[in-house]
Amino acid sequence: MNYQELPAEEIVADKTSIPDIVIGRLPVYLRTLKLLHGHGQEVTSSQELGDLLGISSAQIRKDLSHFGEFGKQGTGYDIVYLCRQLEEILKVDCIWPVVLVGAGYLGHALASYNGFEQRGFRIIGVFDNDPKKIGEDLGHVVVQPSSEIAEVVQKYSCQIAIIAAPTDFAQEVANTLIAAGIQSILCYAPITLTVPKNIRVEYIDPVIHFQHMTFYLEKKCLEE
Amino acid sequence: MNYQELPAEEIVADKTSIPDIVIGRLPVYLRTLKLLHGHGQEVTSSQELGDLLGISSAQIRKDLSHFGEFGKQGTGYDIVYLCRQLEEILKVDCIWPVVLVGAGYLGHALASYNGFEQRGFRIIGVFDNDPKKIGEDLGHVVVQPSSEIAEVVQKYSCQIAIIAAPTDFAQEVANTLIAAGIQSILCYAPITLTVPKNIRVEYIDPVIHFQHMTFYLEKKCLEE
DNA sequence: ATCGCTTTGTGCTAAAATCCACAATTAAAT
DNA sequence: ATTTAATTGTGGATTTTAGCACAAAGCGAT
Repeated sequence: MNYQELPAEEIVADKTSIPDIVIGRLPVYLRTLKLLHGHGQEVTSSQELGDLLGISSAQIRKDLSHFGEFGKQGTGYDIVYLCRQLEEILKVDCIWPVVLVGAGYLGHALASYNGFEQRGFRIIGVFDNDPKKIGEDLGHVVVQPSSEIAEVVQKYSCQIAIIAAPTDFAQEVANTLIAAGIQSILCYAPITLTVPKNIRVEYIDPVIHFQHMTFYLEKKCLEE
Repeated sequence: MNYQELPAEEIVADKTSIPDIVIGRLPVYLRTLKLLHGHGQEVTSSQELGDLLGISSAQIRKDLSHFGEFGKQGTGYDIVYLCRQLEEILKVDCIWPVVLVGAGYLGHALASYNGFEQRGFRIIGVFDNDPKKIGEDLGHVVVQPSSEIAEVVQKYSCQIAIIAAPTDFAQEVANTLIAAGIQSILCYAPITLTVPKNIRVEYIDPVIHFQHMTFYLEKKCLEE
């Protein structure tokens, strides 16, 4: 096949010209392509992908067209090739170091999850302030006191952090992380953080999803 | 103050006429209002709320205007009153039963989280297929075999489920849940589920967020 | 009372996102 | 060779979302 082999810098003309919402869908495409590849499939189409994801084929084609021409008319997309291209675009053709703050139940779950590595991430440090938790062994890493955050972040040039600390400490933890040089934060605490505008924060809060769902459900509650 | 006291049915003319993206922001407003209330604040403005959330005040006002007039010119919004209204709109002025499938690290973290109840949800059943996990005590609930799902769902008229099972079983679990009568699923497995179109599924996958972040970061990886 | 400041709710405008539909191209079948 | 069916990439229309800007209204100070 006559796929182009351009370096990522030439594929993307201008990062800021591509809608953020498009970038947000690329990881979903990548995840699904890898799943199909795991099933032994070699080629797919925007139609098939769209059906699997519940979105229109046109949207997938338009999204990809921001970065280049990856498909072939009449045939579709070579899955391995498209995966490689998406990994290059998203810069996940390597392993990014991530630090995790908070060694409660959630921190344990995240630290023991072994699905990060194959998708481009590795938790290289876990921090907590509770003396009882410090020194605890979480498989690949040992819980360290929060005072060590800056040192570890700088040693690994780490840019990504997870906050899995209690809500009351989340803002304080964010401040520490940002002071240490962290650029992007995934926050599990149910609070909107106040950060400088060059810092990216994303949130995971299951209750936000539940409360979105209940709007559309017939009310059948346990009690008042 | 002259706040109207209409029942929810009269506030919302037609559920389907309100953009879903608006509904998705209401839980964030509610979460932030409760935080302000916890700090002892009694009144806020769309300006203050927007600054805290990083969105425009006009958007907040427009969002709320779909449901009624909750503020007062010159003053802003009474926090307690607006919270009550949002809770009523989202139907979280009560406790919704939720079932959880998967008693691994993540399942444990979710089952032990004690922040659900005050926001309208309670995990009333945890299920797993691993015989070693069945019978395990997770604080408020005991792990049951997945064969019990339908019975528990029906007993509690439960409409919401969390999937925290391994990726390979997620679709099968979803099928079981839907057959049992579940209407909305929060899926932690990194896979897009195939479900009937009347079933709502939302996803939580931290790697999707990481891969979104890395697009904007300077590439500094650990290894190839 | 009146003034000055604040804030809401909303009509209208602007921007962004989605989708339609089709020429161009490929591959397989006849 | 020719036909048939499939699929891409994209111009442009449509729909959706966000934002501006202002009249109306509330509050406190004088």
